[in-house]
Amino acid sequence: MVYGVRRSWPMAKPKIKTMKELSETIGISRPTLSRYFRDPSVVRPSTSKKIQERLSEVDYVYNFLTTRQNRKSTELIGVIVPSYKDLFFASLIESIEQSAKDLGYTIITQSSNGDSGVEAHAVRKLRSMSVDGAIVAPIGVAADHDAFAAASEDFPLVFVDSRPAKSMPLADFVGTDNMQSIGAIVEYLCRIGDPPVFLGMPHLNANAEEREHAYRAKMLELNHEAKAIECAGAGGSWEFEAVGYAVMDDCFGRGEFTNSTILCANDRVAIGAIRAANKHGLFSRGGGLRIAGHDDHPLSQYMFPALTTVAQDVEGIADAAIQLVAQRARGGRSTETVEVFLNAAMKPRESA
Amino acid sequence: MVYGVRRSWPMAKPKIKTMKELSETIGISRPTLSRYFRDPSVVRPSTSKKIQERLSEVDYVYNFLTTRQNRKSTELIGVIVPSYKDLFFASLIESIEQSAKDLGYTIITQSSNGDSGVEAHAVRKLRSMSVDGAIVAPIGVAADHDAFAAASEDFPLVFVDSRPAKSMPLADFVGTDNMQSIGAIVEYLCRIGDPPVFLGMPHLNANAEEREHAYRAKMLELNHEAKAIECAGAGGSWEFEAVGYAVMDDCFGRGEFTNSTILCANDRVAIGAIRAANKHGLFSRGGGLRIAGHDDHPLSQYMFPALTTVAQDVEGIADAAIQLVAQRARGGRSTETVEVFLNAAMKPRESA
DNA sequence: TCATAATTTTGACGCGTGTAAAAATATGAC
DNA sequence: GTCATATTTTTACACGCGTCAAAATTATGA
Repeated sequence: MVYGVRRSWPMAKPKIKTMKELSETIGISRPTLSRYFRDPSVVRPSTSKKIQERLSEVDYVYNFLTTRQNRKSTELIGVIVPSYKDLFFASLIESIEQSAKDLGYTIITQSSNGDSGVEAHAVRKLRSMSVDGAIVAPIGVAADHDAFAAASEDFPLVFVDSRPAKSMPLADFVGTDNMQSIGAIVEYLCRIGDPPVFLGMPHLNANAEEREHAYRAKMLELNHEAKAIECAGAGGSWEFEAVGYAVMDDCFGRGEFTNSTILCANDRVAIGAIRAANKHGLFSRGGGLRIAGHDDHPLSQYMFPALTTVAQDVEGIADAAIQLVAQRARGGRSTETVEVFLNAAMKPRESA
Repeated sequence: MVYGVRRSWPMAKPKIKTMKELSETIGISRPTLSRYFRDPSVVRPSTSKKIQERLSEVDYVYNFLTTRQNRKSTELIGVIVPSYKDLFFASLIESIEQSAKDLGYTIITQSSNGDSGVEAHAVRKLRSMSVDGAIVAPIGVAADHDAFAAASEDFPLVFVDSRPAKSMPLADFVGTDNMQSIGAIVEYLCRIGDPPVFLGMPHLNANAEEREHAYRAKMLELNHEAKAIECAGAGGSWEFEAVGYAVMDDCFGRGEFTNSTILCANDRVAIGAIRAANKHGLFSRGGGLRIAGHDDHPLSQYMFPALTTVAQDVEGIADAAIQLVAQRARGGRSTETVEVFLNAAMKPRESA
């Protein structure tokens, strides 16, 4: 430890703690000030100008907690993802935050850490914060239904990325159309080379099953035999790279699939698979091995070989989700739910 | 879009909105209930038991906003990072959230998006939320000093990862000892092979300069000539992989450094550099090229070759930072600042 | 059984802001 | 200069919970 001396920083502007105090130093009434903050256009231009001028001369920050307590709407939107340490979710959060800011919402993010107990706790916290709505990338299996059911009574719930379990309260959904995205890459792979085998992801959410199903459907359509690599042994880990690596290292070690085309359920699994392939020298040997992924993970283009994948429309998902919660939060709850499916775009690169 | 019918989910437990209502259905007074929530041990065991029982039969969530407004301490800690889409920061946030939860704090995360204006806005929002303290991974250059100065009057500020600009209000700091971490890897590299040249990161925060300085110091100590690869042309981008790739693709294209040992200022730059090397076939050719990084980025072990690096003690940093803010928030402000430096651990892998 | 300590209840006020209704004032057209 | 209208001020109450003092109740132990 190193010690230093704390310099005292003289405030340039006088600090004002409450709105009442501000209204006094500014020379207008507090309610007028309150109205100004909610919407500057509802006060007389001369008053607005006067407020702005004085405001720039002092250091006043509104009390977030109190304002939200009294408004009918808190303009708070909760976001729950299974993990921050997954660049897909990180990208999603960043896009959501951006879209939300444009609409004047503040985002409260929570990680469920891949655990249904933590997820339920996060949902509960959002309830306690009286959020106007929540966007949830669900764990999928073994979710705490009661927690979500209770929450859905309080505010609109929009699920993203993967669809909630059937037993969950029916809510809106925004995500990629797995049939389209997987269909596109299967078609691409078949067109360029051998039909692919499928390397799934741990069955932690609906995407695991949906993508495998989409793969099988497309293969059937193209008159090819579907084949999935067993990865059940990997259990329920969210460490997708490790799963992909372990499963394929095993296969390659036995000489299996070394010349195959492997379509992975997502890029993180593919990254692990590529690593395994490189360990076994399968790409440098010039064999027929091809590996493809799904999502367009930010680092997929830096893999070697650069990962061929399909890009989810992250911004589109984020934007649609925010629009949907905002609309639900404002315009009363409709009786029917909406499911928005966005298309993904092929990103042909080197790996397949 | 697909439409469905929203099922109504009957609540299993009756919903109770306010503490007053709860106290009535439970049969005790509201102040007692309030005391119970603050600390269950201050009420009589029989009362505590009674409350717990009834509580489990109803659906009551405390009002977060209101409780925080009235407590002297909000038990809220703000966290600001330059980006969510950087797994180092993502790991940091996850660790901070964990450590904070253990101490009963709620985390409010904000991304500054590598922009000083957004950063200042985030700081301001934390002020409006009356957080007990904030942990900030600063942008570094061009920060809004006034925003931080004002904030540091309101609550303790702890900087992490990289030290704030000299002109910033002096606050506590927790981070890796760059002299130690860079020293360790330089020594390792020299011991195993050629002395390294240094590939810096864009000069966006103090680490850029500090790590280069640490490199030069260690090289001097070991009697080797220091040499840094120019990467100024890359400008101020936070897309470190892209920077590393662009700079090294350029070099390798000119035949420079193709057999060198390259120490990168961080793993993300190294990932870009490795990609460039692979593009030019430098690793498969069996030459002397070695690349090393800094941070132990979660994906560094999946690179090909697996990236040799030094692991920052992310959990240690997170924990120390939380401890520090919590301590400052509780025990009044001391006049001296503290700087905590943690050691990093060598992660020798394949790339060097 | 009683004195004493511990706990709970009652009643009240405070936090900083939203918001509504009525009264007062300013604005702008004539 | 006058009047209709738009805006602001005043006054008041509300939000849900923290907190305090005094009174009432209950538990504890000799």
